[in-house]
Amino acid sequence: MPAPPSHQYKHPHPAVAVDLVIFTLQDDALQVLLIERGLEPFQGQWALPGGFVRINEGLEAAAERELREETGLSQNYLEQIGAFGHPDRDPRERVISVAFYAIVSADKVALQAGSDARRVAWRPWRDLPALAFDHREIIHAGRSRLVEKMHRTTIALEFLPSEFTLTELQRVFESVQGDSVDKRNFRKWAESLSFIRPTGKMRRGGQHRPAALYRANAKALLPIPNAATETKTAAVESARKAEQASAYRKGYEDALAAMHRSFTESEKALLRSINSR
Amino acid sequence: MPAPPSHQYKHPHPAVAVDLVIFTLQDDALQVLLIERGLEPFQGQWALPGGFVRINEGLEAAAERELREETGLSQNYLEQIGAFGHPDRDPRERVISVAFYAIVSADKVALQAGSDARRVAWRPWRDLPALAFDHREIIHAGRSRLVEKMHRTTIALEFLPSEFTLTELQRVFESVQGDSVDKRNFRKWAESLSFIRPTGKMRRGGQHRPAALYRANAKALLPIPNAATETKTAAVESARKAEQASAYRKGYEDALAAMHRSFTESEKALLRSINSR
DNA sequence: CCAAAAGTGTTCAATCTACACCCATGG
DNA sequence: CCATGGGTGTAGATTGAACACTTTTGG
Repeated sequence: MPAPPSHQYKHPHPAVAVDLVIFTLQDDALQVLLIERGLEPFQGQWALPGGFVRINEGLEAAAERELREETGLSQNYLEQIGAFGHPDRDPRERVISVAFYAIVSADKVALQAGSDARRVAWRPWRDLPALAFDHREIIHAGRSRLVEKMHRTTIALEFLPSEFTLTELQRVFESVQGDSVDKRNFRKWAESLSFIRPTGKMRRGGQHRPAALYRANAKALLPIPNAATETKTAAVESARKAEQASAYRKGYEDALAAMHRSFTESEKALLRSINSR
Repeated sequence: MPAPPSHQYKHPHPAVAVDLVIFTLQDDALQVLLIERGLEPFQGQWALPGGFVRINEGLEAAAERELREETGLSQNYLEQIGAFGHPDRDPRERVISVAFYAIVSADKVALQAGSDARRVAWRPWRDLPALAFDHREIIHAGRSRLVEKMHRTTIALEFLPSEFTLTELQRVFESVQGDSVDKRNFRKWAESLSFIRPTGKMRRGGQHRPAALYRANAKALLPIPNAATETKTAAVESARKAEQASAYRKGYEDALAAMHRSFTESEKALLRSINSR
């Protein structure tokens, strides 16, 4: 039985969309950006922002486009959660959604309803309204990824401006994992990190002792990322710039995390002393 | 500017495929099932088994179908790696591939070329031939997931028959992570696991001391999985049975792993003493 | 008796956890 | 001067890594 010669695949194609779980930190709580749908199906219900993938657009590119349309931001942390494809998750037609999560800083975003949304709002992930489609499931999957990743990498810094205090960083951890951590232990751990350093500056404010400002210093670790490009030997040379930058960044973070894990305390101390020269 | 009323999304749809990274253990090495393509594009090159998703078929269902077609097996461990969607990863047309990895026992599979494959073969993941599409990248992503998951969950057991010796289990770890581990430390660790227990039976063979046989005992930990279903409160009630079973199983394993992590040594000892009654 | 794999304990270093008080500032 | 958040050290438990020899079997 000869195989059909159809390179032009003739079965009906499903639609492919991207959905975005956009996380931010507000009021010391992890919040998710939701839109109130202006159109059927699920009109009037809350949902994740998202949209269909254009026929010549990469998945990450589509996610970045949606993020930009929704928040006006680009150059943010963006990572794929996975594909969600139950046959009837969308009542219109078969839609397979590739979900991403992003991290943005709430104060940089001016929320504004778009053409397909009545309202846009941040909602704490612990207190979500009824959601359209399988979006609750997607948000939960996204948060699991986020929590896990936060312990292995530096993405916690994505929630903060470039200069931050240790207390602010601690708040990020507490808010994301929904649990409090010991201040002294946290600071000890933070000091052991090779990729954040005090700037020498202070943040004054409130009626209390001023706090030292820190800054991420990727520079000192730059030689490492090459190791992470090993996975990139693959075909697909024509990937979009943005996708490459994003992939590079992730590889970098992973390599950094791996490196960090594999260092002993004494090596870290050595590294720190080198960095601070 | 009113939004277009098009519920019938009119842009061209991409094709959606599933690709499978089927892992097995053979000759003490982690191997991947590859097929030699009988059709263009990439005719004559090695590639992952896979195929297009049918219009009313869930993603996991499609992956299971492909696994069954390729190996004759069902009821295997199957987990999504993610979506791969560079616009030109397939020269024919836009194809978005959702990749899964599966774990099978090599001796249960009778390799047999199908209609679209000239040959089928196991290939060690460290020594892959040139691969079609972005399949090398997919395999690497799959292995990373596998290695990480093996440390957090019980999937190592998926490579083994229901009764196994500790040395066999150790071989799984060594083969998958491509690195040797200390026998005594490994056995200490294995003993601390609450989900495997000696059966009292022995495996005799070879001219050496017989080895104690172990078996996974999920039973003792059954109350836990309910906690993991919390994520399932979502919509999408009509999911296929197989997908549900699979999701349940993953939730179970994750919960088990989380539980295991959070136990102290003394609690584990207590648990073991209870289990062995 | 020999080859081959099964089985077993201890020590040391690193890491994690718990825990309570003094410090600098603004009002 | 006082309220507020910033900042610090230590001891005990747990974990992870390194390391060598005895036991049981089949041939």
